[in-house]
Amino acid sequence: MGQEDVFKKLISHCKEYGFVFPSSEIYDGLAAVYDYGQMGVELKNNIKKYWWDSMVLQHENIVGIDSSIFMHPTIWKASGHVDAFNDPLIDNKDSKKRYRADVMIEEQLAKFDDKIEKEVEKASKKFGESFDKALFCQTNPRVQEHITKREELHTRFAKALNDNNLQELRQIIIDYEISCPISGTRNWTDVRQFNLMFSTEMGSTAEGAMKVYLRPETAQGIFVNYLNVQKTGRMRIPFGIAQIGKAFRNEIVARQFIFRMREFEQMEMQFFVRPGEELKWFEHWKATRLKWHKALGLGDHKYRFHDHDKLAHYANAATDIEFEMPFGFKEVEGIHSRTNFDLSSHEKFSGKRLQYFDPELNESYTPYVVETSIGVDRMFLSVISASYSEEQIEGSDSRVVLRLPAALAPIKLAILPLVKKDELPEKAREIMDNLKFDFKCQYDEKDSIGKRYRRQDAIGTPFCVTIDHETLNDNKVTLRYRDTMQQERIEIDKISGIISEKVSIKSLLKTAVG
RNA sequence: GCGAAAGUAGCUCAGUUGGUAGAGCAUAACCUUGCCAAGGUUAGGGUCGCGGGUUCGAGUCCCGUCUUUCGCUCCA
Repeated sequence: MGQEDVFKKLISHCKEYGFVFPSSEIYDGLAAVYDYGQMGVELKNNIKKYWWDSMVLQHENIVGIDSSIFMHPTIWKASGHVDAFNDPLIDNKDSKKRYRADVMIEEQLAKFDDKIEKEVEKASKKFGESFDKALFCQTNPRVQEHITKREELHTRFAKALNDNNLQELRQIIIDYEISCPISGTRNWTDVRQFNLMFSTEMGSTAEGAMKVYLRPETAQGIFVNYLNVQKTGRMRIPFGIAQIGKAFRNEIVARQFIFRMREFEQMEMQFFVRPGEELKWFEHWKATRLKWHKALGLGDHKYRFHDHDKLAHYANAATDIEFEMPFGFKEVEGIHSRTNFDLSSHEKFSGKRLQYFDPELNESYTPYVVETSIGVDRMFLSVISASYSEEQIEGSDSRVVLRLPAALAPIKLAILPLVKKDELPEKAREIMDNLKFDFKCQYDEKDSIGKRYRRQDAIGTPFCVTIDHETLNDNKVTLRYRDTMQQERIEIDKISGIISEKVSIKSLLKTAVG
């Protein structure tokens, strides 16, 4: 079976068993937006709890916040999103390839540099040691011509960018006869701008309305609150602030089920450190985060780091934790050493001092930040895709089972009377009423016992207990394990203790955090 | 946004040269069995993605449109 088929089956399974539904389905859906169903929300909440507890519960120096989705619009200027989330794009009509218009022009500029460099090399060989590069460039007519042309282009390009003049960008590409590397033609579309931030208006009257953005990341809510938290929480560097929340990006192409959605949820932790110590902490969090992932037991070989060669404007080190999805290794979490870019930028734009006085060093500084940022939905997809399996059982029988880590499973325990008579349902209900304070249980009396086991397998319930006629005499039930399908006889009084231990996030955390 | 494929019941699909929509599984009720699905009887559920056109008549032919999947592209 191909990867594509597995992925399709997984999507069907998610729909069929109430994990993920396409949004607004009765209206034909809404592109790249999905809703979590009755099972999905439980799994998602459990993932969030596992993350939150690993950060906030396990670290004395990490606290949480919950900041708003709406923020002051200047925040997005300070963060760089207003500028950098606006790419001018142009398509070649023949090859159907899309390029960034500004990047193509920059390459054209570089070509002039290459020409100049060639002239210099040639002359250098000719004149040997007596060669004076500066003098040569000033006097050689060919070099002078290249320099002038380069300058012309640069001026024009800078002006077009500054004026946000898309037509002029296109004209430059045409005038300089820039062609598509694939098709070799110069058959270009218009240059179009894609704004990746959603915006809306705040204020109910049209004239008084202010344009505000839906946050494209949760991190800025942490940065603008960092001093509030530090002061009111008496935090001392190094310390972290964690947050879980929705973010929104108007992706040009949103694809691959819940992997890239327009509305998604992030779990971010910003760790504030002394300048100069950021790379040490970067390494620390890299290791810590990978351990957190591996503790789920989905398979160590499914993870790898992808270090960034090309760094974003704010970062001095960056890596992704990638997971092997049904469609290949894909980024699930990003770990970035963001330097003091964000805080300094907010100092500039807000005019407020965001420094920390370090009592040990007896000096003030703007802290450096190491970020861990994970997509909840991507985590969800990685967990459910790694857990999904179709198995052959002895004979021609097969089952679909979600081997979810017990701590993440939506339903922890199914309570099943062997038959729907002889007081067994009553006994089962009695057991259920006691256990439902401890963890999520599901009662089922419909169909044969085997069928009910399969139903629980399909939603990833790790344990079932079955009440039979003997139960009424000996107060024991059959405990059935999802993964091995093995059974054992246990006392009713012990169910709570045994299952609680097996499904608790605590045991996961002990592996993940130590 | 471009290209390709697809859209019929909750899921997977069938539906002949155009003639008033089917199956399996699932769901619900009852009977039967009783520790690993697929026993019997019955029931509910679809204006065939949406809109228009051709036709006496469209799930089927034509046009448009929306959505999904894959590839390209993009990805702080």
